[in-house]
Amino acid sequence: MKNKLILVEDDPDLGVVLKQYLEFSDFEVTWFTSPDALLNHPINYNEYNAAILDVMLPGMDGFQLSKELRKQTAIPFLFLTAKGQSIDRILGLKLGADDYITKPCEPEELILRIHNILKRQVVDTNNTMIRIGNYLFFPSRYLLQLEATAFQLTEKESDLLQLLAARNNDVISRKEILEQLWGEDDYFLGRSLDVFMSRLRKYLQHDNRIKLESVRGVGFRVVFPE
Amino acid sequence: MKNKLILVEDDPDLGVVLKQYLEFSDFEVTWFTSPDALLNHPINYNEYNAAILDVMLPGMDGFQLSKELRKQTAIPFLFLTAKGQSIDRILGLKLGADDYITKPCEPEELILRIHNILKRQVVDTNNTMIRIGNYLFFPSRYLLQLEATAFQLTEKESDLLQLLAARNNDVISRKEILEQLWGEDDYFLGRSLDVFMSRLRKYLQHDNRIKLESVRGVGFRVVFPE
DNA sequence: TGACTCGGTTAATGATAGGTTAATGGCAGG
DNA sequence: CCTGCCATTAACCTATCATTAACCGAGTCA
Repeated sequence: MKNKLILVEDDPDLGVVLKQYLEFSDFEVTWFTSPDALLNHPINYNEYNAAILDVMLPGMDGFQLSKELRKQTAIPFLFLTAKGQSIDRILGLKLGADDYITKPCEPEELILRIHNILKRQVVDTNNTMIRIGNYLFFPSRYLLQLEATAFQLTEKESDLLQLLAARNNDVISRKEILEQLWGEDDYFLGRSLDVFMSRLRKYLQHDNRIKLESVRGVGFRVVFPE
Repeated sequence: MKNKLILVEDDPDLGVVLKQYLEFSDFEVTWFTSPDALLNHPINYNEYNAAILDVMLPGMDGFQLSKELRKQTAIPFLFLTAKGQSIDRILGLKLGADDYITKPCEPEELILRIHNILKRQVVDTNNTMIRIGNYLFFPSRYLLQLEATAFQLTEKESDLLQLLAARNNDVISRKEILEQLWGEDDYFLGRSLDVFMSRLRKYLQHDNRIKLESVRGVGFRVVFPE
């Protein structure tokens, strides 16, 4: 399947060239000419693999735009900066898999960078972000965020939540959870798991669409809204 | 004091010529004939002012080498490329003060370039000042200032503070800090990092908005006011 | 309805990651 | 061969976390 890219570039000439070149290199490109065009367009970001953002854009610069997008997706960004533009702000960004490139740039270089960040994304489980209702969950940081407030989870809490999130809309057995998080002893393990479920429920109580129901004798039913 | 340079060049003839010419031009030169020779040699990179790296080298090319070195030092690099070699990769590098030159090159040209990157570096570092609450921080001078009083930081203290400052309002993992400041060996490093965090907290205790909280099992949460 | 089991919750406990201070040892400069 | 500086280590202390204990309510079957 082709990799899909978002391109935000206001210069029509450069936009055309980039789009054509990227498509020639077997990417599927959706091109927006302004931040607003992108933000006002209903789009499922998670279909895309990366976004290329020009730093100089009308209305809102590429960094602000990236912050907006970060609220909705964990895809990596590649910034286009003019030569001589300060890269301080980029270096200061919380760059996960992100990168930047100065323009004018060699097309080969651009393609190389894109392949790099795509590759990193697959390998790097760090910096991934999971949406759980109104919450954002960063497993590698043990961080669960609800708008302005952040909950610092412990390691086990985080591991458990990650496991549950992967089994959304499904019933997961106690046995499976115990195997995944506590090793495969089928040895009975106190009330530990229940204590952790209790804590997760407490964290997640602010979005009532989220449910961690128990299924007697089996395990738990996980219901997270999309 | 003489400026000190690292030279990595595998061609013995060219190496001799460059070294002599640079020394004639009042630089102090340490010459290595391969990337491994440099990497295996215990060396304090920060004593040096710049490194000249041939792009074509045995084992590892100059770009890979520069990435390795970047983990340990902020000195600028000057790349030697043969005429016709692609310069795309250089232009895309995240290198602020860096430059490249094609060989065969005029010695004057080389000296000129080196003086240029040294000058740039001085200007850059002189101008860099980071506000951290009521403090002013001059990374290049290892100087942390609070109104009338000044703290002379050590190099490692300064590097750590700089790294933390770049990650304001974020959680940074122990692993990442260790990789950035101690090289990416995953070898276990006593309580060193904690000792440095402790010292930074002590320096910064006079502005209670500044927080360096630990996040158990992960690393630290950095909260500096704007 | 009563006895039993399963799961929820809170508080207590022991283990361990992290904080802090002082000691150590390497190294540069004299 | 000193001396001073600095990163690292040692040793001790504190705070946090996973686990356990204890108690409760709710479901199940006779």
